[in-house]
Amino acid sequence: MPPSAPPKRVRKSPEARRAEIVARAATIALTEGLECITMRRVADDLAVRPGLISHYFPVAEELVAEAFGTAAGEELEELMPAERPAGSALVSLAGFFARSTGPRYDDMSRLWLNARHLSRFRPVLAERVAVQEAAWRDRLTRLLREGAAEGTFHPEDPAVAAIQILVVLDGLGVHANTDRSDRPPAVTNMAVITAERALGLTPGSLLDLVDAARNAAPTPTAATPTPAPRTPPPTAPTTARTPADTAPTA
Amino acid sequence: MPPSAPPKRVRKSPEARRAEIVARAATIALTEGLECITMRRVADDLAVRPGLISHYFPVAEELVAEAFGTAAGEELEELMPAERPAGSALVSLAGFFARSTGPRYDDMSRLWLNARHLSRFRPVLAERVAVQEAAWRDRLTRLLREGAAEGTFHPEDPAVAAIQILVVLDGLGVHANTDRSDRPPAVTNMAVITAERALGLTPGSLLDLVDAARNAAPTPTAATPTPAPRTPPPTAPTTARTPADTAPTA
DNA sequence: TTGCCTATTGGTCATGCATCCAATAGCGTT
DNA sequence: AACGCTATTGGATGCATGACCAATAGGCAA
Repeated sequence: MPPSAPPKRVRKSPEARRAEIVARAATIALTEGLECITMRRVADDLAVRPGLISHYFPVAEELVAEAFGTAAGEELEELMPAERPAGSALVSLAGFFARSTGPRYDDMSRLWLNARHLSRFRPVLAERVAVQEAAWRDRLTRLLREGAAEGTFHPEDPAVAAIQILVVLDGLGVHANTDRSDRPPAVTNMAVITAERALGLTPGSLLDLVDAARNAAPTPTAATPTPAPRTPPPTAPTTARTPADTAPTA
Repeated sequence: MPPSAPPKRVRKSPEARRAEIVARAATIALTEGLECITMRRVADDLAVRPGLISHYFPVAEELVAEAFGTAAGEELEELMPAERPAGSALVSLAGFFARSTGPRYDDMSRLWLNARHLSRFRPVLAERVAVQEAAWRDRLTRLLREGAAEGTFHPEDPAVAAIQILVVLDGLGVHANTDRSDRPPAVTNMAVITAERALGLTPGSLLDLVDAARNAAPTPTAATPTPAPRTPPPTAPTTARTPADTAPTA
């Protein structure tokens, strides 16, 4: 009997394999951070050799950007579905705020924080971040605009209102890695209150709906049972190496 | 003549050297990012051997935390001086907002973004971030409280108002690494407007003062002439190694 | 069934980093 | 002026990462 079982290789279609890789990377991004997306790490998770990953993503940064885009995109879909019942603007918005709370959303906050910082060093990621930012902004803007058409919202400018709401959400989200237990309600509910003001809703009306939605659905996808801590990484800089400066090779 | 000049060593007092190291690290943190604070990098900048740095900071993470604390502390002092003329609450607040804009403040936003993200992996840094966060919050709270005593501000709760203002500033700050050129005034001035609301000021009054302050002092410490780009670092994770697991050595 | 295309493997290489350590040389003290 | 303390040097180690490549084997097509 051979020392170690002769590793039998599974051969998948490029599309399937690529999708598998991106999906795995997206999960890592969401639960452990973009810095943890490494050729070796993804390969290990998929029980595959590192070389395979770099075969699909010759440049690591590309995979990171792809992972972020996928994760952020899927989260957007879950938080603010593109498809929604007609005349449901108010309820949809309340649902969005309800879902934008709790540990479930913390992962998302952490991811955005992560991506926005890393964008400083990774152009490709920065581009993806810009795209997702626009996507979130546009979808919220659309919701507000449709709500205005329905007669429930009365924003001066839907686009501006959307940005204001997102800015507040971002401001609250930056503390995802910090203690927020002693936050007063006037702070916790800032996003909702901002929305009420920007949309000309009677104070407290939206907040009531949000609270109701929160109690109705304790947590959509079940509370994250502690993602997968694994030993975290400090993150050491690596001057963006181009494939060339690793030695031209003979 | 010897190949390379026999490096003459300068011997400084531990306090002086340590201060020198921290100062340098703080500058790097502010201009290039916390990930760029590396034993080698700091040593190079100070024309000293890496070993010296690790002599003063056996664990790298400690230096990073120290650098952040110093940088953030000094910035706070510049943006919201502890000492200020009596009865100047309104003007002081306006000055704070005026200084909290433009490229000068972008470095600070980037640093906070950086620190908050890195806190996810570095406990020591996280602790420092919490301390600085409290410092900023407390100083702003004090300013608001004193302004209330002076009769110029009318906050329901100074502490809450302070947090709300900071949350908005944070929300605006997360885009420090992104394009913000197409931001409407209603967004750019969100922090000021939030302050006016939270402090019961007549709409636009504070904003006028801020604009005046902006024009008066184009930029405190002169516009940063493009920090020191140096080749940026992607940032590769390193499972936090304890000094022990590097091999006990015989 | 045979054969070819290519997905996948199994390493190699160079680089960057933190940590550790023995030897050296400033500089204040005696 | 000689001494001793310790700040500083000069390497050595070990680890992790991304990039690169020739050889192998999986499975669809002929």
